[in-house]
Amino acid sequence: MRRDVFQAIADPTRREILNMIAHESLNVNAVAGHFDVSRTAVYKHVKILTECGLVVMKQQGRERFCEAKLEKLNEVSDWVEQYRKFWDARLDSLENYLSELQTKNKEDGNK
Amino acid sequence: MRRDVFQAIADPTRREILNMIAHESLNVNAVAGHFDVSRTAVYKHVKILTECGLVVMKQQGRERFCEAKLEKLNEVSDWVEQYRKFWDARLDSLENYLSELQTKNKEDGNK
DNA sequence: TATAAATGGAACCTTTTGGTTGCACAAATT
DNA sequence: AATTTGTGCAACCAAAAGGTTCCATTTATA
Repeated sequence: MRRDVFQAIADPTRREILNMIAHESLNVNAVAGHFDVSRTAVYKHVKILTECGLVVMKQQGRERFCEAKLEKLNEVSDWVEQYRKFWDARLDSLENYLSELQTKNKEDGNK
Repeated sequence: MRRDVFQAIADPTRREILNMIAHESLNVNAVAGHFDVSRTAVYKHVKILTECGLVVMKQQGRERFCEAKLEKLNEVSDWVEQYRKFWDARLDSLENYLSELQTKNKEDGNK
């Protein structure tokens, strides 16, 4: 059973769950209430999110609150950002700017 | 058949394929050569990547080159970045700085 | 104390996923 | 012309994913 962040966020329901609890923790029933599928189905999604560290459960009486650990998304962010240089226009112009600077410095050196 | 970028990058093999062709396009056999699984299995992964726009195929004689379209990762980046305010320490200190400024301005106003 | 509410999880089912082998076909080589 | 190379795809398979219903258990409440 592979449980990594990439696989966890692949499912749209799980992304929606994360969005719901991003601002405030909710108990399992509150989360399940927002979906058409059964509570058990939602519970399974929450479980997967906890297994990869994106969510932690906090017991409180008979309720269990789901708390988002969004810093785990760092893994995804890091992975994506390593490729930004291949497509981001802003980075392109930064590179152009830097290479222009280099050219200019060389010219200055030649003076 | 759901074919979105999130689902496409959920598989580690597909992420590795993207990494292989990020710098230079490779034909299907070249890509397949780097994996233990069959060429057909790799071809299927490439097909999924093309179906969500992360890769385009360019015919060249009898070969077909796989070219990465990494700007598609923008969707992932945008999704992740909307949550950064919940966990990024740098952003935290920026917020602290801004609220300090506010406090200071209020104090100045009271003088 | 009896009942309702909130949850975890077993058992089961269907669809999707990731893999295989084998074959067909076009392009390049001998 | 015959053969090798690169590829696409059908057919098939096992395992995983995503869903269901039903039941057990614990905690709150009438």
